[in-house]
Amino acid sequence: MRVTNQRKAETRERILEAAGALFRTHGIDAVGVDAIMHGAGLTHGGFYAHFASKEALVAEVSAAALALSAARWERLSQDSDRAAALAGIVDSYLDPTHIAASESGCVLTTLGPEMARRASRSAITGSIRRMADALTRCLPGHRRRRALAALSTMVGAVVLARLSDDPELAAEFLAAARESAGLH
Amino acid sequence: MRVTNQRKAETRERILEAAGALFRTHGIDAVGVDAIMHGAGLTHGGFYAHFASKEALVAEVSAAALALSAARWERLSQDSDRAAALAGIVDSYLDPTHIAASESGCVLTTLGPEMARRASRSAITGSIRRMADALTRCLPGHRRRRALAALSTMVGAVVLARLSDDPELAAEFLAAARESAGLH
DNA sequence: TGTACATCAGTGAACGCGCGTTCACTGATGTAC
DNA sequence: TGTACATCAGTGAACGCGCGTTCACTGATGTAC
Repeated sequence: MRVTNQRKAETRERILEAAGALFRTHGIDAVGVDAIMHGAGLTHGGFYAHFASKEALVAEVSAAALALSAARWERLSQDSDRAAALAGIVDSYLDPTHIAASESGCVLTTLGPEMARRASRSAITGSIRRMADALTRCLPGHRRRRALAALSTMVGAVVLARLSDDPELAAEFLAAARESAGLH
Repeated sequence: MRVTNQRKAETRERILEAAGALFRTHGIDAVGVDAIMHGAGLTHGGFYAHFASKEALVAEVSAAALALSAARWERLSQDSDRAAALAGIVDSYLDPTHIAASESGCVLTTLGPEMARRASRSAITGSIRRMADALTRCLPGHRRRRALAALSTMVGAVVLARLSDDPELAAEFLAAARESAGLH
């Protein structure tokens, strides 16, 4: 079953994606190597041809997922219309679709506290900075303080909306955050 | 070793407290019944005299911990000086001490996403409502929308501060949230 | 172009280990007389 | 008040199970000639 480097890289990518979705849905400790490899269409033994350990995968998958979010925010923040750029970031983040789709949701909201407990937060901090910078660019006057507050509000609102048993309360959190982060 | 009802209730309380601290520090799935009982000064076998299962304990401990936070916020919100009441809630929540002391930190920030994945969110939703109501009472004009936004900001800022490798960035998140939640 | 060999991604059985839970047992204390 | 018995919180060995990791093996494909 010898395979080109490119194909190996593709497999590796599939493992990262499967792990990302499963971790976000069930939590890191609740997902085994077996389930991840099955999600990538493989058997568990092959895992160690790609990663040194489950913990190494955890570090890579959370860093990669957050870097993707950061890149998306940077792209959106480039819009010459600042209000539109801000709305693009804020509205998609606070969309009910984002709340429901935990498997592809922002890892700050799905795995934030879990990642805070583990080592290797440096890559994560870097992506948080990039997201904060992107938001700052979208705000009138480029006020960094406001951007940090807005990022906090968005993350908190998504966490609280997912915790709310009552869909109406969940919607209220999202609307309140949209107002608070988008306005001013 | 027969013991009075009161003593049994005290032991039960000790188990709940030990579990609360351990869950917040290491995550729910990373802490075993063995470790919890050891934390309460007992051996693991006795656990099932108090709880039907680990999952039953998880539901109870998260509900109890959050109810305690809600009660505290309600007490603070009773202050006749509204600005002082608001500062009392916001400043203690966003204090660096709270960030560092995960073991006794607000469960919204330490276990939020983990609790969102599990059943029995109804007790949690109730406590979130109580916290939102307490905050609303402290805001000029009792603006509920602002209170929901402020709660979101506080939760998000604590999560982001704990994720930040750089203490300066962490402090910036807390300061930005303090400004955003306290002002207006 | 065709043949022989080397490579190594992926398979699946096996490992030691710690988990959640069960259970026979204990002994300090409550209750009955 | 003193004695005999019942209760049951807590102990610690044992259980089946799934975890992360290892390893001998496979076979499709790359490379050398």
